[in-house]
Amino acid sequence: MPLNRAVPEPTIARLALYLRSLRLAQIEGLETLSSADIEARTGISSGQVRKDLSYFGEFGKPGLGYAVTPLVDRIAHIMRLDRNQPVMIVGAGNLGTALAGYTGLHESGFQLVAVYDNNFSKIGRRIWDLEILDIEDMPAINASMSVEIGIITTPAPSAQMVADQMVKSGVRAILNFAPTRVSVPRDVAVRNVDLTQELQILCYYLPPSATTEEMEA
Amino acid sequence: MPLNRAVPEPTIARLALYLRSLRLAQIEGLETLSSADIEARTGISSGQVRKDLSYFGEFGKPGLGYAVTPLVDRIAHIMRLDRNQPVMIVGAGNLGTALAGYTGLHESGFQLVAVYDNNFSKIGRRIWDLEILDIEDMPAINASMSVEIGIITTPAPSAQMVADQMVKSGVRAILNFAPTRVSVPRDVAVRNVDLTQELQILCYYLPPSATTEEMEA
DNA sequence: TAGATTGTTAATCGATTAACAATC
DNA sequence: TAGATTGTTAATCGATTAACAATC
Repeated sequence: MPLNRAVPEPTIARLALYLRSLRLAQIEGLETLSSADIEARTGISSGQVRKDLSYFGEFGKPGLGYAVTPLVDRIAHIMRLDRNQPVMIVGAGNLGTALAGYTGLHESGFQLVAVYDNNFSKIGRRIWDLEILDIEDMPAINASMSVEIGIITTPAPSAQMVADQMVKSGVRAILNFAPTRVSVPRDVAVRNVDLTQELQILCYYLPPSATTEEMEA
Repeated sequence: MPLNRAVPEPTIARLALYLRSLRLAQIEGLETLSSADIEARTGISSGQVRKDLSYFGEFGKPGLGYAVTPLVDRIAHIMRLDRNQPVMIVGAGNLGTALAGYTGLHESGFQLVAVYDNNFSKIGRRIWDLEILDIEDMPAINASMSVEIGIITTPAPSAQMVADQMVKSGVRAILNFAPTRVSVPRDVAVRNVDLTQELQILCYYLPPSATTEEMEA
């Protein structure tokens, strides 16, 4: 009877890492892995591994470790990755088109089933094998498609409008690539991926150059 | 004499957010903003704003708030965003090509100056206005270019090799889009952006569907 | 059984929040 | 001056790490 309440978010992020790593181990034919083995493969400490897994039950055997295949299945089930998840992309620009063609999506259990845009010169054209749909039609189309995961790849000024349209259409989880925060109801999950923010953070950690030293002096 | 030691990483990430938000305020013609105003614009609490800024000095005036333009300049300087930062992309596939065409890069103070690949059918071709270079030539080419920031947009199996080549060529900060961790010397900064991990995390937070309830029962 | 490794508790660490004296 | 808001200290919160009894 696992008490799912209050699982730390970093634990969920690491669960995804364990899953990827364990699937590689599965391919290598390994049947059992100790938390120390998982540490060696992921860089996450064995104690952390055990703590993370313990939020969801007792999956290991003292003295032996974890049976790989059952553990993969358990994590996949916990994360709802044991079924094919349909996904929509809104914004058929460079990034949206690139993501639509990304094979990793399918390999990770996601299936892109719709691409939307608001630009009439794009609507009706095809991206890979999908027709670009009119964002205005999303509520009607999604009534039958029931896609719950949406990816925003529009410019920042459109992002809020797109998020609103998604929520209206039944989307419950949003991955936002637009460099702006979007407001959604509390029961809709949002994660932001902000490329320029990441680059800016990296800049800060760049070692001081000779030029910089000069400037500070 | 700011004690830069031990500035929390989340503070640096928020600094980038403040910067973006303050620049918008600048465009709106606002001259002064209190930490409460910044909270209203970013969603980050006023106390957190003041604490974050206090790591780097005293920029505000009690009773008044912060003068926008000087604050923008200070944050930009702290984050080394007061100069144009050259960037390289390695991996001229869908994602690399999309990023190369992303106008936000330039708008945020970055300039893409080189694109590398290891595929002979791509090397020599052009992406936007840049010729795709042979990854083998990176150390020689970068000796004169001195690019310190690299973006990896290759498939996972190539990522480590690319990171090694980058380090060898003088890159000091890496943004890794490949779904795998890369090992680099301690003095090289790495940030990972993992699209499928983000989607998987979102899956976990999806509200339980009728179907799921059934399955659990 | 003896050795290995789990699951969990308690200690530590670090970041966020609350609160307020200093001060513009 | 009175009102507003800073910079900072102390309290709180939450996550990670260390350690070990339970157990395969």
